[in-house]
Amino acid sequence: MDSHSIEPSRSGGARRRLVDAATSVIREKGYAATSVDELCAKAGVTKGAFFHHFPSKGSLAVAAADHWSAISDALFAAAPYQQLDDPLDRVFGYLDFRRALLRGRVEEFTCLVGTMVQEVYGTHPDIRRACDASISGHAVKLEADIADAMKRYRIRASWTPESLALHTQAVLQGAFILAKAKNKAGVAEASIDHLRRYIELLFRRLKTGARRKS
Amino acid sequence: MDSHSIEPSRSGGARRRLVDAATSVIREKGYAATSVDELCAKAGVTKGAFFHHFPSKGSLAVAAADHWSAISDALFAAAPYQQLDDPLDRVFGYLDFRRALLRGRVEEFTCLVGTMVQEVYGTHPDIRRACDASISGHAVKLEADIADAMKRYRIRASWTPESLALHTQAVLQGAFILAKAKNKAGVAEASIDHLRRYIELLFRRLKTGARRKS
DNA sequence: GACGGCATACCGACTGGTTGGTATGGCCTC
DNA sequence: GAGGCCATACCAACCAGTCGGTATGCCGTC
Repeated sequence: MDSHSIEPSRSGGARRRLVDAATSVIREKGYAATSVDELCAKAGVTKGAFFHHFPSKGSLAVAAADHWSAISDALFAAAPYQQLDDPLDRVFGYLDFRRALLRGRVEEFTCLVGTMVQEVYGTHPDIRRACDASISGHAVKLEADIADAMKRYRIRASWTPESLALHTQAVLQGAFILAKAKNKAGVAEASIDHLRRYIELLFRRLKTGARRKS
Repeated sequence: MDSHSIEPSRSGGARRRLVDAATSVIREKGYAATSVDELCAKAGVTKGAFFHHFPSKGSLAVAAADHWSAISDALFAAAPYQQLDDPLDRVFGYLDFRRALLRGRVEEFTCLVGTMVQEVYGTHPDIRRACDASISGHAVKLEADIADAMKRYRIRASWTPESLALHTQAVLQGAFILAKAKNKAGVAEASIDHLRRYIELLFRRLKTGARRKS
């Protein structure tokens, strides 16, 4: 039997579809403004199925944040820049990769966990933790490359690899906020450019000629 | 009688109290999770009074964003660093001032409009506009100092004063997100330190000795 | 200064609809 | 026949917003 067929509306995968629906709808409207009914409709699932898989709306948010971590990990682990030998090149590769992701509508490139944590940090501690884990876990991989690059280029500094890695996440999250406020991606690109320039300066890698057309 | 007050609010000042309540509650829980009833209770006002002063919940949010712009303008206009002669010193003064504001609980130093715009950018265009105006208007004053500093120190660059001013706002907003995720202000301070270092490098003002104890 | 006319400020019960969550039962597979 | 998976029906609480009404202050007229 075609039991492996990926039927969009029946059997299996209700949980997965709910997580996917949450990921997209929450990025558009935020957590509080997203209703369980709406998620069920978008996932093609009834309310009974929802509460069969998740004990509460908040637990779906936690699952969505965890799933977000997983797909992010996979996306960046598979990115071409990971093949570069020089750890500093991987750091720049990361930034260029993130810049290239700023395509399409705003809600398509913004961050689920950054959006959620703003609303729920004070009211839903479990969601806050999941969002923190997602952001911090993502930064840890970058931190490793930064630390290696500091060793390789013998950079002695008052700042730590961890703080710089977290700073990149702050710039990205802030860039998303500005993109939402202005409803266009341009400001986010400019902010990433500034961040790249900062790291070039830290590692004394600034080319005098214009690197980028911008 | 001091009837010459320019503000339209009269007598009891229910309107003012509602705006204040919105400013604090929305920063804690976000826009969607804040109910009209809760705002009325916090302001010590009935629902009738609410809808007497505001036609909708969203219009209060717009008023709160506008008020936020006004008190921000006043706060930074009165800050001591504004007295400095050197525009570059004023830029650094701004950053140090913002860093010093990171005191108390997270919901006390985070930004109302940055919090709101994340949730409503796609659903409430009028609120989005008010938030954009607040952020962009704030950045404009910083932009002027940056532009003056570039002239004074004859900095020729591929970046514009506007993009750097907006970048500082992105860093601040992102720092708030990380502070919320980690539930502590430390990360935000570290990010502002990185931003300060970036601008020092751009203006070739980096002191070799440790400037700050951190 | 008493008066009517009118605007502003506010009250709180009420409404229609939505919310997150529950209770129960049926269907399919093992 | 037991258990995973889901559908239907339903609920109490809560939501934003409405509406008829009151209390008070201003202002020009006489």
